[in-house]
Amino acid sequence: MKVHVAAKQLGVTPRALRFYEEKGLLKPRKEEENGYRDYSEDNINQLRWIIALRELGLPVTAIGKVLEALALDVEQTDPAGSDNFIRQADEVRAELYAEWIEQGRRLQALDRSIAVWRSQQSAPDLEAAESSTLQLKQSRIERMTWSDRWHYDELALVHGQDAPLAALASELTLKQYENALLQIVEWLDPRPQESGLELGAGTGNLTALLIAQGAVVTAIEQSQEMLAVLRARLPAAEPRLGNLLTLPVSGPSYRFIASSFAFRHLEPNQLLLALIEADRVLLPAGRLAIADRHDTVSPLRRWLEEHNYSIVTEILDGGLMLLYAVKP
Amino acid sequence: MKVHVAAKQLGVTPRALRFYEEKGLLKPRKEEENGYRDYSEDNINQLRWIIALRELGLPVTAIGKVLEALALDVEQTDPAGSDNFIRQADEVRAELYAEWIEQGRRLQALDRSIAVWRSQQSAPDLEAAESSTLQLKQSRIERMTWSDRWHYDELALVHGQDAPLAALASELTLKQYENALLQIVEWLDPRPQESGLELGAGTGNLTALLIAQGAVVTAIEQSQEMLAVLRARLPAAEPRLGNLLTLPVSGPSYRFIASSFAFRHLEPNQLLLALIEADRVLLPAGRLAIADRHDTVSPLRRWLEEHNYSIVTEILDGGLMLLYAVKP
DNA sequence: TTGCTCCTCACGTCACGTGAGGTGGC
DNA sequence: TTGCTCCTCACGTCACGTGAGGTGGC
Repeated sequence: MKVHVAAKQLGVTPRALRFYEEKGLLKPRKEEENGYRDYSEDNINQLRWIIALRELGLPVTAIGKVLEALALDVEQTDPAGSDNFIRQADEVRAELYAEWIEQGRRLQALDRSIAVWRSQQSAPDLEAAESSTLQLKQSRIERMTWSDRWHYDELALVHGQDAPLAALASELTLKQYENALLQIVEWLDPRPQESGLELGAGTGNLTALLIAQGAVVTAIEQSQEMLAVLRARLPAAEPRLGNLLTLPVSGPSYRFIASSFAFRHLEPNQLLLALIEADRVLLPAGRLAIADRHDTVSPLRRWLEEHNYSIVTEILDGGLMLLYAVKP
Repeated sequence: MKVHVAAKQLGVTPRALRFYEEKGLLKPRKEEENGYRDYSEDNINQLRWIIALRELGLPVTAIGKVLEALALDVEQTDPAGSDNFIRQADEVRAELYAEWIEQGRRLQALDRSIAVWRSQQSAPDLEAAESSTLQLKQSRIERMTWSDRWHYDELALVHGQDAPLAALASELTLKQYENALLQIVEWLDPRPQESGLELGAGTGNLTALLIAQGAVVTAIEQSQEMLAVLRARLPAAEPRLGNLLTLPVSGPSYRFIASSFAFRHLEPNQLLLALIEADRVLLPAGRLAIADRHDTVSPLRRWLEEHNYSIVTEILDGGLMLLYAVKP
């Protein structure tokens, strides 16, 4: 198929097809005599993928990686079903969400500034803008310093499903760990079909308990390897790669949020940002339950109080605290 | 002040300062002998504005317009307070929100696709992506054809506060019009401090009634001139320029949504998109009240039923219908 | 020869980052 | 002469759109 015909059929311009080729996403045969491109059926299929993924917002380089992964999955025909494609897609999604959330924060800052300017009789105030951008800048810095400092990818590869426990072994007994998870579930008491979010789901130990109650759980986890374990173990969960400071989730959409032993990994400054992120995606009247070290959970109370959450805390065995809060 | 000193103080690079100059946003004095830039205090102030607005996400050309408007406002020292600056800012906000919402829709489509791919044992399905992008494309087209076909800007300039009524005069009596607004307020029964959104607020006739009940109302209106009337008349309202297919609002955040005589301006295809947009920003258990011609309101019922809204309709005088619905 | 399809440069977009190459004053 | 600050090009980024100028087959 010649380039104009192919382009028309695919709903794009010939230039776009040449561009994808230039970027190495496909290599159509060229006629020897005149150098005309001739697109095979495989080429067309590849192009359909490229164009669909572009419309979903993926950058071209990301599309390259995703489609390479797809080719790998197809080749291997691994009976267990290799998940290279899903992993790559998940990774891109996390990045796209991060940008989108950033832009959302900027827009909210703009809203605040405009509200101030409107309420002023005098000439619009420069400081209104500068003070809201200052917050933006501060929190952007905290977010950019996020990294897998805890080597959870390695842990997951070595310990599989028990990785979280392995990481906590020096501090907690199995009994203390399990008790904390059960307490969270008891407090949240999810109803069937209720939509919930888990932050730092790890290999899905808490996720499994929540799903057992009939909840529909989206599980956020920043380690690909941990998430792979969870994905294989709990097909009913919706796993998403992401970190606690930029949740790959749009708008308030969850009735409850659960988290166990994830917040401890955050630095003091990040702790509050993670809480604000959780608040962003929690519906009004939504429930929040966090179990972790006493000294990491405790500082969260103040912000929640200031934002009119109803709060209950419980001291658990092993220096742990359970924080349960309901959004107004 | 020399360029490096200025840049350091402002927290940007010298290149950025030269770039803003190249774009015509400021003209610092240059030393005759060597051409070195010398930034005055006014220049620095201008740059602070530019940089703050950039961090709020405005493109440089938009910043140019906004700051020109600001200069105009300051010069005139109009005792009534000229609102060129606010208008421009509002316009940019509407554009930025439109893009952000678009991107949000793309991300949701990506989420859906990934969910499908994950649930498939076989190789990921191309059609999953293509079907969700198709929806995206369809609705993008409808949204791009939005325009002020109804010349409301002119109407507002001529009729001021009574513009909506003037537009409806051939169809409705004053009594019928007022009755419809009162019915909306009665059904919604907003409580003090409750946050609500009005779609197509016009000059604020309904807005005023809602605010009188103590509600905190964000008023969306696509005509700058109508909005200017509303802004002057109801300082307690939060006016935002925007159209019904891309509401300049982030996430679900309103307890109720009201609209009177705005949906009639939409084409059949757009009607549903506007309803979906309203749904996007309405909180669970939120209330929706729409009064308009029977034949424009009636088709909305089906979608609301499908999405488990509880619905009440009432036939009003003058061929009008009031639709009242509560989100699950 | 004309009209059509294809080809390969190559510039423009957006907001700068990053050199390259050069100048004036200490 | 060296080191410092400033200057003006000019290329690269991202995903193409839009010509410009040229070629092969009917």
